[in-house]
Amino acid sequence: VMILRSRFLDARRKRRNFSKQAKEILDAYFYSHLSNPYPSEEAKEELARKCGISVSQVSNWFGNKRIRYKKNIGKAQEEASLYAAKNAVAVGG
Amino acid sequence: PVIYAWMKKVHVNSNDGFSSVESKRARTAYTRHQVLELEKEFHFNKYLTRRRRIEIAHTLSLSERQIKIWFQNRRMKWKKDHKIPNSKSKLSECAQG
DNA sequence: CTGCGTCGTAAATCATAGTC
DNA sequence: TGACTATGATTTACGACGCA
Repeated sequence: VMILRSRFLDARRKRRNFSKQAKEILDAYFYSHLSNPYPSEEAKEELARKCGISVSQVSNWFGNKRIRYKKNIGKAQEEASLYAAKNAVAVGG
Repeated sequence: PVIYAWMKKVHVNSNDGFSSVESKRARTAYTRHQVLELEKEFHFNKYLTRRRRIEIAHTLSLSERQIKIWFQNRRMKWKKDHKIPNSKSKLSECAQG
């Protein structure tokens, strides 16, 4: 109890999910670069601008996405990639 | 259903040494006390001398390597926390499209 | 060659948001 | 409302590469 620690200091308490549009942009990039989903610093800056989030948040998103994708190979991820890749072409193309 | 190289596991907790993965690296969560002491030291100075590092390692029952890496990570965090989020590109918002 | 520095990341975990 | 899941952020731990 006493050790309510500095938890209330953590910024993550105020976390908000990204907008649906931002997620679409990030997913589009991820699935269209599935062979190597590691955006350069420049690409991250552009994604950050388009999504209205910070470069750090873009890095966090890709880090989480890669790890969670790996943990889901053989499940819905592959299906999602096919679906999202088509959207990627339609949206970003 | 293609599996690219980046999708392969790099590290794993298992002791099983049959696969080509490294099979080491468990992320130990430092205790509240350890982190508190490390933070205090960091506040005092951002870089450690060899001597100080040894002292802290003994005091907190962590290896010198762990102390060294903790400070490296802490400095990176400090940088991140102290940079201005939107230093550039402010007026260019309307130039999108 | 040693050894610590930064940078980018993996993987686990935290803390909360969203869903049923 | 209370699990349970999704998701963004943070925390350990390295490898790669730079510099003295």
